Amino acid sequence: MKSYDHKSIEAKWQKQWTEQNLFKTVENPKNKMYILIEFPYPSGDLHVGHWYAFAVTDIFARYMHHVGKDVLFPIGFDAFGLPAENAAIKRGLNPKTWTYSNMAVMTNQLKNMGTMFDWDKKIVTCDPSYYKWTQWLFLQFYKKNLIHHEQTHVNWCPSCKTVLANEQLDSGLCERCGSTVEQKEMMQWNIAITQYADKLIDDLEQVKWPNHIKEAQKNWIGRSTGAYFSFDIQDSVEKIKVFTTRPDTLFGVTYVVIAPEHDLVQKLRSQITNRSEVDAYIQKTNQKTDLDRQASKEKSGIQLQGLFAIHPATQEHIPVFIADYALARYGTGCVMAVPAHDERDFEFASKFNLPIKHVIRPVRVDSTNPPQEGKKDVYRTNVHVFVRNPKDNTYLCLKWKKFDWNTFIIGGVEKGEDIIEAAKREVLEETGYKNIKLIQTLGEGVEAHYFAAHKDENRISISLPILFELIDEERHEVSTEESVQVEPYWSTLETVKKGPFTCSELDVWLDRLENIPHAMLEKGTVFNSGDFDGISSEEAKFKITEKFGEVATTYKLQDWSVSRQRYWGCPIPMIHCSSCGIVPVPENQLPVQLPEMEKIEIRDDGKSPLAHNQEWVNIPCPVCDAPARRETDTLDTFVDSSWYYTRYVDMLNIEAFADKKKLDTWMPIDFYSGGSEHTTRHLLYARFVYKVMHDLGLVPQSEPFMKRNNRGLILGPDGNKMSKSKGNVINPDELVEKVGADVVRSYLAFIGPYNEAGSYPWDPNGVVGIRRFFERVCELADRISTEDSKESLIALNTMLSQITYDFEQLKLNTALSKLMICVNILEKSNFSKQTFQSLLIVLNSFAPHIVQELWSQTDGVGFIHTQKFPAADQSLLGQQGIKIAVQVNGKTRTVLELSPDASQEEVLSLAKASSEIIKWTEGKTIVKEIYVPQKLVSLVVKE
RNA sequence: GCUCGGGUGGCGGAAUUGGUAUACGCGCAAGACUUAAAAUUUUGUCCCGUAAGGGAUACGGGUUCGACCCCCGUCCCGAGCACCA
Repeated sequence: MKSYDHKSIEAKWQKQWTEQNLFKTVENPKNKMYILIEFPYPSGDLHVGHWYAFAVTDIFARYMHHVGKDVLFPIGFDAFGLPAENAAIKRGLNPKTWTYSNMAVMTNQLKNMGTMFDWDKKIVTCDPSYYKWTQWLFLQFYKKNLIHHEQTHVNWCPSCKTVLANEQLDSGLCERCGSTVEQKEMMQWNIAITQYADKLIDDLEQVKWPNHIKEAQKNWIGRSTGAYFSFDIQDSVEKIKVFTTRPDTLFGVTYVVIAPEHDLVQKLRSQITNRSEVDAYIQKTNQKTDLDRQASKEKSGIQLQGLFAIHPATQEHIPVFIADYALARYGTGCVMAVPAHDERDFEFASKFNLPIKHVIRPVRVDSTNPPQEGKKDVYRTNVHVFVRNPKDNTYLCLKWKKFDWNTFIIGGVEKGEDIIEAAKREVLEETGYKNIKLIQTLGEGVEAHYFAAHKDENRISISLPILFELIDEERHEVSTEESVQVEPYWSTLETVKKGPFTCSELDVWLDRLENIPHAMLEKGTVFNSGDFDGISSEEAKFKITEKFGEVATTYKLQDWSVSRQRYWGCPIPMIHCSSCGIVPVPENQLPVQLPEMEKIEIRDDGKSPLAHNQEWVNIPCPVCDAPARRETDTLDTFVDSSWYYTRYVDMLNIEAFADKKKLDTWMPIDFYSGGSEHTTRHLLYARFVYKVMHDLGLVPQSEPFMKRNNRGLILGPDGNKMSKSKGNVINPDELVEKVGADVVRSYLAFIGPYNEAGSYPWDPNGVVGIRRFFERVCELADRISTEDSKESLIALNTMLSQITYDFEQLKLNTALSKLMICVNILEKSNFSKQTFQSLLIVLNSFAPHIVQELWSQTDGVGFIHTQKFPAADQSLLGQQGIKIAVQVNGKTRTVLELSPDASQEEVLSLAKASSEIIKWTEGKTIVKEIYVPQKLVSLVVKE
């Protein structure tokens, strides 16, 4: 081949593929594989990200085709949405005109990539033949009582002038325009995705997805289990119902918090004596956006004077507060506050001087000396005494001569003895220091569990920490009995930390000595809790809930708000009649067509432009024939894209969204590739919608996507995200012009593993490297001979035997590197046409144009696309010699080349006889010989 | 803070899952071709050492004949969630 003229080659073959309809989907597949790539938004221009998405997935699809799968690899456009509407308004165009002209441009660009999309299956969500079924599905959901029209607290973007779903916020800002989002009450259409929250979590087990995607969805849904408790209110019929994940801390509740916007506050209004202050606080919080609330985590709130809640277990009367750290939308909107064991409650209680009641004690098990099963438990109370020397900030420690232990001053509390007295006594007895001053007790006790060998019993000791300060060095003489056993010394906490130190509670003590007081969040043993004292947190959770509350589960996920107050979206097929109320559009009147409008104007009234199109809005009620109005909000575009993959299998159907048989044939999707930005929205919505469709008997499974992959991000050459302002944007059209689509496709596959969502900087030199590779492949075509050398055959077959693994794992970077290794060897050897053409078939997935050209030039018949993936000749590989590494004491000293059928004895004796090995074993004894078949020999020698 | 990933040359990354660490590509260096440059090509390229050899997969320990891989601790980076009771 004279020169690699990518331009003419690519144009020539793309034309022939289209003319011959080469990529037509098999209608009755025997071995189906549905490969899906998220369909693009018709923004008008393909960037490198699109190439990474479509071209690299295409490499995978082409591979699957070559290995004999009947591949469905469709494409379409997610064509409704705000950007089109905004762009059209700006240019004085109709969104439809703008969208369709963009689609024409992008279709061309997509074809220039050399993708094997079946364009006959194209779908476009803004086409009435598509959105008829979006509307039909909406009605099915409505019938199933999963859609509600209700007053809703919404996120309102003042710049886009529409409502946003929680999923469309980016840390409190509009993800699209970055405006601060306002909170509003509006009538909205909501879809009850929360009813499927459990299934959306639990069914993740059925799918082969990367763990991080599953975890992200679980985090987003945010399931937590715990309990509801009801607090009666003194002199009221109302109750305060709280949700908690820590029912074991119920006895630690010292006050109750209600969210300021909670209905209950208004119901209790008449009883509140400080109404004006309370109103002022509520007003202040209403003005705060979510962002403000997040920005300042400083606790605020106000007590509802005149009200007391009654603790369900102790009957104590406790104060009630409103505070904005309680969120109305989560749980019950009310919190039982346990300052001792919750950080936020601790902060709030500290600020408002509220009591802090500890009910959970930390537990430490002595790992070197753990309790033994079957031995009796003996309870002890100990003091742990910390004596600080203020001069050098050291602490008094003991060295135990007999046991080689280091401890603080520890001792038992004798009957009738005050713990302070006990502490002073122990210090005097063990160290002789007379004059120490009590600073404070250091919080509640810690439980230590260990085995006391000398008594053959398990000890459960409650250690009480007390801090003293040394007044002067005056010492009493220590009794010989004590001084034989222990020796006192002074040590800094730093030294203690480094150890060795014999104290299983040490981490707790250090925390209390060094840090400011905070809530104790650990689980442990319950105390101060009436009948429940002494049991574990886990047990108490269950028992306290059983006695005083009820088991409960809550979710962070909220219902999906789908109303959008904009024009360019799927009309919601609902009618408002003043006598019949809400009436669904009869199914035989679908689709509700979006009217052509000359002028699209976004007003400040919070309504869709459709609301001002009187001709369209006003219609007779389908039930009573009285004048009625159409719903004028349109659907969130995520509704359009939540079911599109089912339409591909039967996109021409006018009787149904898809034929049941075709769904049975093609669903579920075997592989779905897309962007990580869709993890908690599109991907969650689509799973939800498919589940409902399954429950409606419309689709064969309850999970649509068996395998999912989030592709990574291509960064600019400087390692930053590509952006016009940084001037680091790579224009794919220019690249294709310069090096060809085949090279761009292959380079993107080579840049890093496609099965991980990493981010890879674009390396302009790297592209050149791939170009060089294909030029070398072209040169090989001129060097074909009649015979294969042994090296060539081995190179080809090694590659063939290994590369299927890489393709299947989407490790296209290593797949391509294996092809490079093969080419490097063929360049230095003789090879036949058959060998070369086998190589071409494998390469075809990456670079379909140049490979087709080389196929034709070497007398290949027809399209290489129809060729089967060549099988590796295993017998040839089996004949190769094997390399066995020989290690002595774990270090490789030589490598033996042997025949593959050498026995273990032969290998071992050859290894031991090798001169390289004798060097290391001479004069020593071989104490162990390890043989790993086909791989290595490991000898262990001793002097 | 919680959850999940990750840390290997100058760079992107390999190591098929406990068995020869650094494949492949880029970059770099030297040579060839050229009047010259580019392109192409050959050779080299983890560190120390003339060599024998030794040391390296963020850091510190451990298990093992053998650890990038498993366990414990520390540090750093990325992603998701976050006043979620």
